[in-house]
Amino acid sequence: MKDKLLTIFNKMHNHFGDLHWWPADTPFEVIIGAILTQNTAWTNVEKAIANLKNSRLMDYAGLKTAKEEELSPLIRPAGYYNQKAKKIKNFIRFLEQDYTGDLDGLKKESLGVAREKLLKVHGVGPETADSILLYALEKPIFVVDAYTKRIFSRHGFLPQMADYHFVQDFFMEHLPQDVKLFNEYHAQIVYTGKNFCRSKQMCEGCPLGILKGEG
DNA sequence: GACCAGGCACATC
DNA sequence: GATGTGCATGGT
Repeated sequence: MKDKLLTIFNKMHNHFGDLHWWPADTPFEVIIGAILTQNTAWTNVEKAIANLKNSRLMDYAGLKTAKEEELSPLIRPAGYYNQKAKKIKNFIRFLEQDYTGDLDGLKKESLGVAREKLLKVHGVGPETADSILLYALEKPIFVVDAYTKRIFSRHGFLPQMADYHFVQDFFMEHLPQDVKLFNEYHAQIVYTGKNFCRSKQMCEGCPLGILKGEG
């Protein structure tokens, strides 16, 4: 299975090349982006991020000072803006209380401790936590998203209804625990998903081959 | 004008 | 423990 998963990775990688994820200037921006992209198209998130940057709020000090009501209109393009403004402030408060606002403090924790703490933040679930762990804190954990489940269940590697933890274990049991590999693997999955898996008609040209029948 | 997007929390059974 | 629902914008 390890060889199969690496073969699939190589097919995607040969098609898209290195993707240099996560698209952000700083680890802090990765975290804000991870919250903003919850169930939302990245093109909309980009607008929200640009607004935050233009208002000079894309850092700990800025977001600590900003009020929720100030944040909401700025992140409006990313949808769920009231919820996400709360979530961002929740994360900032957590960082303040547990690490005096220093992201390096969180980064120094073990993978297990950091993950537990992130999951306790209201508004941070498994995917957001793991995205932060992998892309902002450089911890070796495999990020599962809707594309991961869709692609690998359609190709027969996973049951269609597999839950988050099951899918994550599947990849982590069969792949070397390597930050760079996990980083690039998830990025390749998202690109493949975006470009070839939005509908069944889009399979044409997919590096993983064309699927027939229901998916 | 539906339908969907790089989820999550909460209510209800 | 499983299933349903609210949150909301912008692109296809």
